[in-house]
Amino acid sequence: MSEPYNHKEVEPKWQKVWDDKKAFHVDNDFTKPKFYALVEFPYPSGQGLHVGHPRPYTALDIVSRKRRMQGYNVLYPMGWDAFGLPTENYAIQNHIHPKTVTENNVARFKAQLHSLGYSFDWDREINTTDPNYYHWTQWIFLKLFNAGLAYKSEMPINWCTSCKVGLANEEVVNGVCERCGSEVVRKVKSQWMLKITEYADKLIEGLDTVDYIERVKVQQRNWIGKSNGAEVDFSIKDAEDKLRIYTTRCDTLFGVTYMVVSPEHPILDKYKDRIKNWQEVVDYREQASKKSDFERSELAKDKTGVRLDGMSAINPVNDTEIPIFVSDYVLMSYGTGAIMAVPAHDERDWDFAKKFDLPIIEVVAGGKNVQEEVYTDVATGTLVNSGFITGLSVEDAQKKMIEFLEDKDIGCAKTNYKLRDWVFSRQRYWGEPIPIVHCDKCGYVALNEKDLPLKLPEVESYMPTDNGESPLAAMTDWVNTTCPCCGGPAKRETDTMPQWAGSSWYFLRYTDPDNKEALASPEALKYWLPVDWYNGGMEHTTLHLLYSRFWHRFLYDQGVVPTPEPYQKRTSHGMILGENGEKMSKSRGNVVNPDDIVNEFGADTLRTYEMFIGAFDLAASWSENGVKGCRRFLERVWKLQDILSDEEGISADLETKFHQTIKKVSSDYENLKYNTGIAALMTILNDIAKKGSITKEEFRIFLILLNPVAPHITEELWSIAGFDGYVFEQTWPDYDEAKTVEDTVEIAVQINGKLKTTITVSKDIDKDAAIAAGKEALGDRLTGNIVKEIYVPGRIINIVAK
RNA sequence: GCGGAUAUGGCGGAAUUGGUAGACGCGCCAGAUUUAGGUUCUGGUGGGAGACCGUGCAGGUUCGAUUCCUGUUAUCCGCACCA
Repeated sequence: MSEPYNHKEVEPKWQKVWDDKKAFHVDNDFTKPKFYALVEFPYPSGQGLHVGHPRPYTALDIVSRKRRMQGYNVLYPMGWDAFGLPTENYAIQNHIHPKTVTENNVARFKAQLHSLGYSFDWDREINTTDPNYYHWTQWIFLKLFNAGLAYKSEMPINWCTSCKVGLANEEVVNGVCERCGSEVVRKVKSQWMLKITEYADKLIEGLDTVDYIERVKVQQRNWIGKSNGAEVDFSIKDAEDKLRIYTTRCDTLFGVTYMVVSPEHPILDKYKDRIKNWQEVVDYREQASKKSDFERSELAKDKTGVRLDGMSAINPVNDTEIPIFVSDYVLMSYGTGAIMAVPAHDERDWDFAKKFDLPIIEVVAGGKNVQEEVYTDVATGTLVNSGFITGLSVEDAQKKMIEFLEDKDIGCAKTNYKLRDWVFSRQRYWGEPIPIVHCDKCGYVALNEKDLPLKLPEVESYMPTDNGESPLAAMTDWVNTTCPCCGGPAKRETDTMPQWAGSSWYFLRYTDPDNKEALASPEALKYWLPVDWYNGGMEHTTLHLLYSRFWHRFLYDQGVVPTPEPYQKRTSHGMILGENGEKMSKSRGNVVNPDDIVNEFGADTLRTYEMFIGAFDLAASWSENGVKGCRRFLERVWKLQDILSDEEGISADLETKFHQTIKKVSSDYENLKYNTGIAALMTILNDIAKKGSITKEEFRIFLILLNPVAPHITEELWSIAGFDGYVFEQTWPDYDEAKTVEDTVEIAVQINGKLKTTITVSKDIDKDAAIAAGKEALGDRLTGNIVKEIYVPGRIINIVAK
């Protein structure tokens, strides 16, 4: 009889063997077929690894281990996205340097990942806070700057009152800071910006060339928010200026009954002498600016606004005079900050018109009475009351209207995006310094490449400041420098980069992590790119994933990388929830610590459980009983050593089963169906146990198939069985399609589509014989006239009788 | 409000060119082993006495629907006055 299965001995033993033998070290051997598997590198927080981390890591570890056994040169790397606020905040509170905090956290994370037996190539470990790494983050920034894609702009930013830092639009959720939940206010500051908007079209088009799960593509497209429409100039009565608007419905121009400008629109101040109710406008503006973005959208239903007394506009298509309003339902940040209002065919305009008792003119027929209900369907409507476009479809009317506008020089076709430029400055210490100096003579000047990396200086205090300056601003020795251009006195930029900077290109560095001359050699990039399979959280779809695609596409345009898209395939894992079905959190008291599971049940059990828990892309609740079930499965595997026979080959009665299992497991591991792959292994284990013995070949195949999921126990059993070498260096088994089919099949016999009985027949039986056998099995249950007989080979016989 | 997804036993979940619903695991029941509990092993386990009924709900197409179509409800995620 075997010794009891003791994971505490087995697991460290094999982890050491893999380390000593450098089992998962990967060379840039350009002669072999490559496979680049990537998981999002973690932020090494003070809490240590969460049970959510192993889900994606194990999934791609399975694929990587399998692909290695299939002869691929597999790159499966790991590193640390280590700049960021929590580390800095912890450092401030505990008076420890953020660098030390990072080192401690990384050490803990690394030990935890190591204890899970992942096949990462630790020789390629990277850390975004290492100057040898951020050297190239800064280098990419210089490239962006030199290409005119990084610029400084005075603009209102999202200022987190608690973190004391500016946030990108993507980091503000419901008007509060995504990270700490504190209120976000607007603050005008000079910020570094990246022109991601210039890449909006390329980022949309690129989606057609990659294999991402659909919801990721949809979310990215929506976030970029491309819309095609037109800009139209409306004259202001008795004035030189035109009021330019953006619309996607230029076909409805004849239905315009008023206009609206945003409270921040410059036309207001310019014409304040003409606006008789100026004080009312000022009050409204005051009120609107006090509302946070959150309140503004909360109150979306209830429209407010002020009519500009003394100003009006002229509709260019029919010369009608129309009033102008100011209202906060129009945003300065989209389009031109002014709109033409067509209450009959726009919901917001309709609400507003009802509230202010404005005329509603139907110009697209097809709806109900527009006085009572807005009509917005563009697919079926026909233009009415619309002069030269009356009778046309919406689509044709738009085309004709744009021709008309361009011809008369009062408007033109125009594409707009919801995507905004990326606010790239952070007023923090723990980030990459921006390699720019400001010189009074030369303006903003890039550092020379040879002066990179620009290292973070040691500072006394990294406390954020209330005035919005970075802590670096207090370091006068560091700030005062000379201009690389004219040699005169200059000041360094004191803002640092956001956390997204280092993670926007890290997958490039893994291909050649120690390169001193470039971010990676062209040969390494050519060989390894694109990443074949990238898995990460849905929460990064509009942040990290979009940003890194932007940087990559830019580097492609610069000739630095060989592919336009960085990731060929993108998948996403579901969250692991607490036992009660809620998100794990300290306050809910439902947190599971992976260390405890590894300690009590073992890494192989944790890995198996997290893969067996359910569909990979859906959220799943933790279940202690489920963990125990997986442990029980591995113990049953452990006992296979007791029934191992001396026979070679696969026994006749299990041959079909083995071919089926190899087929199923091989495809399930590649298709995110780890749960059913493991279920197939459980099934064949049950068959073997029932039979009471296992041949050597059967044992080998079983261990290889299970190895990617449970690498430690399978190596141990391989060794106990006295097989040559190690599991990780074996060849993945093949199956014979012909042998996956049983000689006999059980087929269902139905009357009128309802199951009555089943019969077992040869797989090669012909239709007539099958139906005859079916009728016989039915016996006198078959009554009435037979109308139709249906036979689906190997599946079903259906007798239709009346 | 818009966009996306999900809905199957007591529980997690299987099953799609439409073809035996409930694989696999958990839990539960019975038996064996054990002084006993636990472990382990064996058998059973959607409901119903049964004809039959069962995949959120109501219809439809079909010989046959968890799967396709129409409508509807609930939950989750993302976006949210984007003109």
